Amino acid sequence: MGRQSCCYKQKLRKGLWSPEEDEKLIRHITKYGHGCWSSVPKQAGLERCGKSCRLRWINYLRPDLKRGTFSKQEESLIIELHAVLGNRWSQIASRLPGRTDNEIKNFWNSCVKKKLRQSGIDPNTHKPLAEMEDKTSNSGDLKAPATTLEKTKHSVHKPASSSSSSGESRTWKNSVTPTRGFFHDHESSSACHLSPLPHSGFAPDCAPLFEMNQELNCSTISTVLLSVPSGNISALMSLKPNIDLFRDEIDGIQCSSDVYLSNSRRSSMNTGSVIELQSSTSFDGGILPFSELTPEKNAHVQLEREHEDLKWSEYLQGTITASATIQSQSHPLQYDIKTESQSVLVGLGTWQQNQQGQQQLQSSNIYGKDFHMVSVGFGQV
DNA sequence: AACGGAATCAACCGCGCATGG
DNA sequence: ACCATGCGCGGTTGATTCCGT
Repeated sequence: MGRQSCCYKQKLRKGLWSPEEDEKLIRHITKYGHGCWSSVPKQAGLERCGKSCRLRWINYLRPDLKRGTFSKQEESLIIELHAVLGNRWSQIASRLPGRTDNEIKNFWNSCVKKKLRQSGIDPNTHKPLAEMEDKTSNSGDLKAPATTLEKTKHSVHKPASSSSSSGESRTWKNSVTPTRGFFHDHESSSACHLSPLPHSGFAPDCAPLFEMNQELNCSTISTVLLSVPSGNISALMSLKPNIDLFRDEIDGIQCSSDVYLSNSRRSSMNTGSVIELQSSTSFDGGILPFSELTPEKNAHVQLEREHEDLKWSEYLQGTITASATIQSQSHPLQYDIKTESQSVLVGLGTWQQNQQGQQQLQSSNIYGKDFHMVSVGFGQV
């Protein structure tokens, strides 16, 4: 017997939110903050459950949401993070400022999964599909990537742990898709997780800290993944705390930054060592080619949707100070939509900056609880 | 133009965890 | 220790939109 939903109990409204409801919620949270979500609907005059209000705020009404299509950098980062974190959408979202777990989850399920499959990569394991088939047919150890792969230095493959491989270093490129390779030897992505590092000074979309849970055999993860959007390093590192090895791999993909590891941290779980990657990096190689995965269709449509969002903002803010823009990048099919949260809502700029600053300090709780800042930044709605 | 399947995305559901009484 | 409550997460659903025929 499952629990009945809170909405059922209280005969509350369900389904899509009306603009009036949105306005009520925004007005309330702007003024008082959300405090206890269960009391929000009552105080805000909404016939919704607190859970529904929370979801609506987090996934849609929050002023620091980016919205719009995912950039290639974001897409790459999602893929990389998913390779390590698995379906821990909230953790992935915490490294993508302005994106929600729901948004990322939808994006993954509707788009990325398919692209990966088309590229011959299993979206669950991030291994080549052919390899997975071999594995299921042989039910043996993973020996080598599929034959369509060839060596390259654009992707970095760190030797697997002593327990799972000979330790021979391999790098691979998928010759079918001109892609960064992101092939892993890890058996269980859920065994290892990135954890937020509130005091590292890293931007929240970086991946500065790994926890290696040796009890969970996390050391089988063996891939270094690098995707460095404009000045950030998001290096998903192999977990063997071997500085020289790591340096080699970094060099292999032309990362010129100072990167060093320390084992000084201990995870709060107290079950394994923690590798801290510190960097003042710039990665002049930019993001590795992923051209077949470019979300090229619907750019125009998405832009129009963006404008619809802006109209909604206008409704809330009373004015629009800028419009969505497309920044064409080096690749003709790449585009990056500047959204309201980045360029439009001037009043929210401060709020966002504060939020981003907070994220660096408290990336595990990116929304925070104190919405007085909302009041300041959101202005008089 | 109409239809149907695919894709997208907002929202719901149920579960586990944390916390407080 | 137990229970009630609230929160957050991941999985899933269903409505809407898109797109090909």
